[in-house]
Amino acid sequence: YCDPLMTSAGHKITARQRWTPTPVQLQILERIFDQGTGTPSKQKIKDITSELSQHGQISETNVYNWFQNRRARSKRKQLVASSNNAESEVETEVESPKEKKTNPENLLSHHNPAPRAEDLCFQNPEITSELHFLSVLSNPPTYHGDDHLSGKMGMPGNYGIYEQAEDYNMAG
Amino acid sequence: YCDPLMTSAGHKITARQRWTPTPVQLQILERIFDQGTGTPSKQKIKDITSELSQHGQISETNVYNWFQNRRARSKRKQLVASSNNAESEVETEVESPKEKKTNPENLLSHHNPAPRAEDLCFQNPEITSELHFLSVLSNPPTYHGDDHLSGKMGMPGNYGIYEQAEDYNMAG
DNA sequence: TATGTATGAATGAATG
DNA sequence: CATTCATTCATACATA
Repeated sequence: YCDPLMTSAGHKITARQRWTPTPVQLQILERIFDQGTGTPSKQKIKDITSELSQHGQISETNVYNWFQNRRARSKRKQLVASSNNAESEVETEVESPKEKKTNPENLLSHHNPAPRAEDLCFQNPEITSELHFLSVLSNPPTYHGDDHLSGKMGMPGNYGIYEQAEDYNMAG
Repeated sequence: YCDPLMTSAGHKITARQRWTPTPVQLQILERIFDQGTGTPSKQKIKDITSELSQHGQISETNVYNWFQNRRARSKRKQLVASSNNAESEVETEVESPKEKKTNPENLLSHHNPAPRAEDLCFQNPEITSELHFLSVLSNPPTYHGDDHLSGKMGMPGNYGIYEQAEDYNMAG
């Protein structure tokens, strides 16, 4: 593919058609998600969007969709290895989880693209500061439900390799 | 930086980066696909996975993804063909568009493929070198607080006014 | 080794 | 909220 930022030599580059969260935004979103508040209220969506806007283009819809998807896909632990290879040749060691986001600069804005995975592994000070505001957003809802769900992803940029696609649950 | 490969074990990185169906598995999958059963039910996925697991390593997720991709790409093929031809093109055999050019030598089941040096080198070094420039953090002055429900994000293409996921009005 | 292509996988958005 | 669609990214493999 071609680097979108690189082509911004002076003409309108073909911006991506869909929002792509920056690593920083992802950090914040994951943090909020991990707080178990489930789908944030509309007011929280606004707050989160406002905060995330400081790290790149984003809309409330993006935030809303993200939480919807995150929740739906966090149940990807239901089924995984129904069948195993008879040959134990391959080491069952954790698959080499290389940085999936090898192209963080694929942002559509001119703002700071993103810290590389290396930086994320060391908790950027910026990110740390962001975590403070999260506390404000995490007001205990009267209803807590069983949204639980802990972030399986852990550190961004360290997505498990063989992440299942969603759980593809179907009524059938 | 936290090298995933090293942290995993330091020497066991033989895991494949992605599933590659064996010719036998492909044959079965295509046969099922040709039956017209769009997205197989969850139970069907399990059944198929069970069957295919006899011909090599595979997971339900692999099967699910395969069908998703198969359908999506089959549809895309139709669109491309139609645009070049006439819109009256219904379909005839778009379900089996191409043939694999796999060598007969590879047709044999490779349940336990020997790890090659090339398999270990998946991270492109040039990408890493490109990441150095994004260390600079610049504050994004462009704030889009009003675009929330509009979800414009400055979309250039004819993506149209993609509507938000419902109104996401929640009793917050 | 470098490039092109096919395709598995990830995910934002849409639909029900 | 459950499921599917569409687009994109990354990689396996073929080719030069």
